[in-house]
Amino acid sequence: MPDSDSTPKYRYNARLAAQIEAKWQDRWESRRTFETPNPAGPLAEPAKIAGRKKLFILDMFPYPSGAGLHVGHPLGYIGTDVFGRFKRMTGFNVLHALGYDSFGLPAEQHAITTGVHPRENTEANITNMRRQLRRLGLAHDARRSVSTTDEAFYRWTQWIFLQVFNSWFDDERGAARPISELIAEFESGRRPTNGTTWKKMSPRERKQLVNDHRLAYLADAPVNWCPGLGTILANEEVTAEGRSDIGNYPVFKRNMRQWTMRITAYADRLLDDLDRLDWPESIKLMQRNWIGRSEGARVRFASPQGDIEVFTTRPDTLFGATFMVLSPEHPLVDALTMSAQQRAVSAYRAQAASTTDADRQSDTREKTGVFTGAHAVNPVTGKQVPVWIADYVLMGYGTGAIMAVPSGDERDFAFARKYDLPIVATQMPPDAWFASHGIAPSADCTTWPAAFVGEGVYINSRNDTSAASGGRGSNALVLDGITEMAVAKQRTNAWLEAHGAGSAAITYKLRDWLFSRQRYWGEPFPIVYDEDDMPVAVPDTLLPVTLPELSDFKPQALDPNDEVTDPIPPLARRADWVHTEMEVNDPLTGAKRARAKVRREINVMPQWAGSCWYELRYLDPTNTKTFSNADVERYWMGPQHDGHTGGVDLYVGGVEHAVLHLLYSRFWHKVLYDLGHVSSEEPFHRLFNQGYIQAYAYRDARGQTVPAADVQDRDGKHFYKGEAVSREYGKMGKSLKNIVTPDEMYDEFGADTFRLYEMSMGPLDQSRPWNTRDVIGMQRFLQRVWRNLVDEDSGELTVSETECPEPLLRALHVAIDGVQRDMEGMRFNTAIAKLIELNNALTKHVESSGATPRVVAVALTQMLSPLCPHLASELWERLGCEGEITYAQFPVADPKLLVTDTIEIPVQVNGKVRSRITVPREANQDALRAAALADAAVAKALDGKSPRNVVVVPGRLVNVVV
RNA sequence: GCCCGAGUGGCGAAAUGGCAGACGCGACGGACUCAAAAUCCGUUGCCUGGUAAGGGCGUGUGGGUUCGACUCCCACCUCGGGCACCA
Repeated sequence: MPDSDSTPKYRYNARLAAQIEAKWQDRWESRRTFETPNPAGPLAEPAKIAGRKKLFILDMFPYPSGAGLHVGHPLGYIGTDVFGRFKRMTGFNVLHALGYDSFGLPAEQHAITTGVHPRENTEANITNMRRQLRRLGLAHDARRSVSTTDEAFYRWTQWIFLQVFNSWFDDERGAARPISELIAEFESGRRPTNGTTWKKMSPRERKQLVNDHRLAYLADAPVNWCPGLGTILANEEVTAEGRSDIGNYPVFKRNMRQWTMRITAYADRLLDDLDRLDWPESIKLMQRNWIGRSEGARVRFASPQGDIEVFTTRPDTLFGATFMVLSPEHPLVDALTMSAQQRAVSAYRAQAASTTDADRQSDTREKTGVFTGAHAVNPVTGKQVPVWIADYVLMGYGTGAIMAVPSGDERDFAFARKYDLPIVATQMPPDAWFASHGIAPSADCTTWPAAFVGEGVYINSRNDTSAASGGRGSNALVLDGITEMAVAKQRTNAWLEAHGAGSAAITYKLRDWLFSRQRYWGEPFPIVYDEDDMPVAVPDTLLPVTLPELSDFKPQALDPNDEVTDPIPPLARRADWVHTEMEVNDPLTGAKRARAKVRREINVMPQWAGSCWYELRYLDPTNTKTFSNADVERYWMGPQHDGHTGGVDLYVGGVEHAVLHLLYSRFWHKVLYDLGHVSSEEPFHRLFNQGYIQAYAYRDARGQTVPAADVQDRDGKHFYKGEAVSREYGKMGKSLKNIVTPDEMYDEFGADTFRLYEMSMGPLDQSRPWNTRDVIGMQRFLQRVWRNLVDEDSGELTVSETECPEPLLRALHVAIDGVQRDMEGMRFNTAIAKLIELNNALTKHVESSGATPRVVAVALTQMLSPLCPHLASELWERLGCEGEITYAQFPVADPKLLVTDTIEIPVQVNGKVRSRITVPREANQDALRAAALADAAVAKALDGKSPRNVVVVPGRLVNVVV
């Protein structure tokens, strides 16, 4: 909106907004308005927190991208800022800060192509992002803005890694304990040491035994090798298509020795504690699915080459297990394969090995497999069953072998039909099942078109006549006649246990977490290898282990399809850094050792490491003695009552972190809790998923995207330079040419208008399309507010000290009441609508009387303050109010002004509104009925018919039923 | 395939068992202006009726519960997200 000569000097437009906003941003900074007092530690100001409740609100840790922000990024930040500012005005001590998750691939990729050090690039990006965010007027405590790449920060990331490294999971207690306690148990013989006694073991053997129990351990494991990125990836970072989450490069399975975190030890707690969290159900569900707990049984099938153990969730169908299927990679396959089958088995295994996981798991593929020639014994029937291998059985889940029950499992059914294997029913499906398949009820599976999965009466499920029972009838397993699956499972499990053939068991889909990355721009591990090639912690006094300087950041083997070459991490190039001397503490005794040659770990940590605990560092960012003072942590994150998990009061971010970040941080937090370093059991007590701002994009006839900003709409069609273009809808991005930046919004409207527009678009948790054209509405609103309080020509206040007329005063208090409740519930869109309504009422008053009553001006300014803090601060100052509006009390509605003597209620006839009647507020049923029936419009609608029933809801409505 | 979420004016949306469409955009009409922009005022779900009074229809589709359903239940359709041979 360019100014012209006729534009009043004090009109609230982008130019004036920019002045006001810069003024207040500078003032907040110099007055240190948003610095939040701590109860203890370096930032302690105990006097300031006395008698105030606390609130810790948190935005998901941003990566400082080189592209800068677009208008979609700040949505959550504005939301938390509005909420935090509102809570400050209701007396809370609010902790709100924003730091930077600044390690990671993009800066390193940039370094590879440009030769600019990742640190330089990262810092430039952070500076730009700080500038863009400062312009938004966020009430963040700047002292707490940490970056994961700061040595003062990653010193503690390394320290936490060592806490994990130096602990083990005690299954009996279900919690982590210091590794020294495990060593003590081994030494004393209280805990068995795999055959040889502790005393007889060599130091190397002892270290290995201990290492195998650590929560952070080295493992030769099948990993996701991504040559395109030159690194391995965690399972969670690989897409369903078998490609990298970042960069979309091919990913290959291969074995490598890697740092691994024993997150599976926490599977049950990670699952169970979800019930105590205030999170969206959908996110809880995604975590539950990811953890993938299934209850069932492990069952051993005897074979000449030893027992084959399977996991099944349906032990109750064991009588129907007519064959077994092993994964092609199963270690027993070689031994089991009969010579006649050798050739077929090898061919199948080779073929399976050359197929990617993604292809193997495509469900459109027909089932394939080969017979090994071997047989095993079904423990309940005593019968020999053939052993097959097939790639639909995965080595990575359960035991890598299954008992196939074709009558009760679709996959086994398909396999049995294809290879003509026997199918025996163990449950009689209900008649409805047969009816839905269009066949007559029969226990003969040859007539079945599919497996039956569900509750049905058990049949063919008794072994009191078979060899397996050894003739001991009373020891037999009899399921026939049972109708409930749970009962049948329980009986089978008991029988298996009594006969040493198996036991109830639980498995998880969750795998341990691969923690090594063959990169440069990450936290170095605080680990060296000793003379036994065993990992040893770098002593605390030598932390942080800083990243050595490099001139070339490129990892080796960058051909995306090169799955053979081993990764060589960039740090390996600094031989002088890798091979060093150090005084370490003995990993078994803890005693200080003499200076000796060691070799450094050359992998770095994944980007998740810093984001696993950053919220704890916000609490006490400058503490050099500990990662966070214990009293400070208890104050901000401690449990609120018995059974409360503790944690951040409100965590806002996108749903894309539902599994990765949120699961990893919960795991680290629980380890810290077990070791007594934090008082909270969970990092994030309440989670809120904000929606996304998306945008329209346009393509011309050739399919090329055209700049969305230059597209014109006419009659529901879209034109670019006169040519018709087609519209699509998607994420903001360079490729769609539909980016709108906050900077453009600041220039055109100002930060307050931008904030208001983002909050008014809809509920915070819903995604919506950006539409620059709509922003003007919020600017007009602020312009009207300004004009109601300030003369546009003279800049003088137009506020009167005269009494406010009652209708306007009532409108004010109705607005206060509604806005207060909407703010509390984070329904900022409806809060804004109520403020607009109030201002529209005020405008009518000003049109007739020429001035705004002071009481309305003050309260309106206060209510606007969380949403438009710059404008509100300016008006607050002009109104001559004391102190900073940031800490002024939010207005409180007078209940007396919310109720009226008479109310208008609708009268329905047969559910359709036909009239409205005005009645005293406390009118009772009889009075309402009489008033409604006496109404002329109602009489007309009744058309002479007499009411059959009259429903009266006092205070709400009357419904006359004819 | 399985699981979860969402479908309301031209558009963003509001109403969570009780007056459907608050509020904003856009559109249309008007004021100001030489004119335009900006700003201000008014109208605006659809159909019908005379540009009136009035009437009818209407929250993805079909059914159900209820005096009353955008809201609760069942089935289906469409879109979005997650998982995917998990034994």
